[in-house]
Amino acid sequence: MKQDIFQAIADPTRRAILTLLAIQALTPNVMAEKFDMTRQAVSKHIKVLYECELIKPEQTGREIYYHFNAKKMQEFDNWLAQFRQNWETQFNQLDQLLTIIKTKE
Amino acid sequence: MKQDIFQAIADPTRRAILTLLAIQALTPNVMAEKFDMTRQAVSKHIKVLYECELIKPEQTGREIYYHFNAKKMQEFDNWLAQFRQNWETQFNQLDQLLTIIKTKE
DNA sequence: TATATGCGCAACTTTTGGGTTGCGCAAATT
DNA sequence: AATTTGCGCAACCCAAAAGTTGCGCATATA
Repeated sequence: MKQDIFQAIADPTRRAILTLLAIQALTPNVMAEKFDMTRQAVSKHIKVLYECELIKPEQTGREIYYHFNAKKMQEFDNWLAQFRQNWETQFNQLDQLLTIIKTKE
Repeated sequence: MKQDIFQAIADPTRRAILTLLAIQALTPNVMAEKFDMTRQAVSKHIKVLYECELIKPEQTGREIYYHFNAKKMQEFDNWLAQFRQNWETQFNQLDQLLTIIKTKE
């Protein structure tokens, strides 16, 4: 089943995993230690993150180190782009308001 | 129940609502027409979006126009900031790789 | 070779969440 | 005043998802 990144980052545990992996690659067992959770539960989160390509595995022996995939995270950034116009507009309006107030002084 | 913005945008319908409202304020009935959905279903989505302050109501008579709150949307941008470092690093590494390849020519 | 360890997968339970219908209330219309 | 319209809230149904336990398999270690 193909996952989508919006649903992937909706879960707080998965966001925490991403934050950890952004610093360094970790194995499922280590992640499970960090959160108070069974390895299998973490494994499910990993599956979601992997299927939408937010992380990628690197097998070394019987251990699997999962790496953060920054490139994929940019998709989220792209989605946000459609709203940047809006908040910049709001700021411009605020600037205008401040200018008006200043002019009145 | 206080909602969180990550869960709010996890739903595709809510993302579509936000995209619409970013262009212009709309009433629940109008939104329900846009999607093939009852007004009550839309109303539930509105509740989620309202509770995490991604939209704000403007009552005029018996109609309620919901506005997009760009300011709140910036919280995503702030969250993303922790990963920007990562993808810039990846780009730098790509640059280095390209430089190495170029040098070999 | 026997045993430990690290992992993913499957089955199951419980919680969450998106959809519906059916209200009641307030504002507009007649 | 009676009716229509726009809305939110509550109860309910069903699907999805997050957690658990219990496997089986592959890789280390004794």
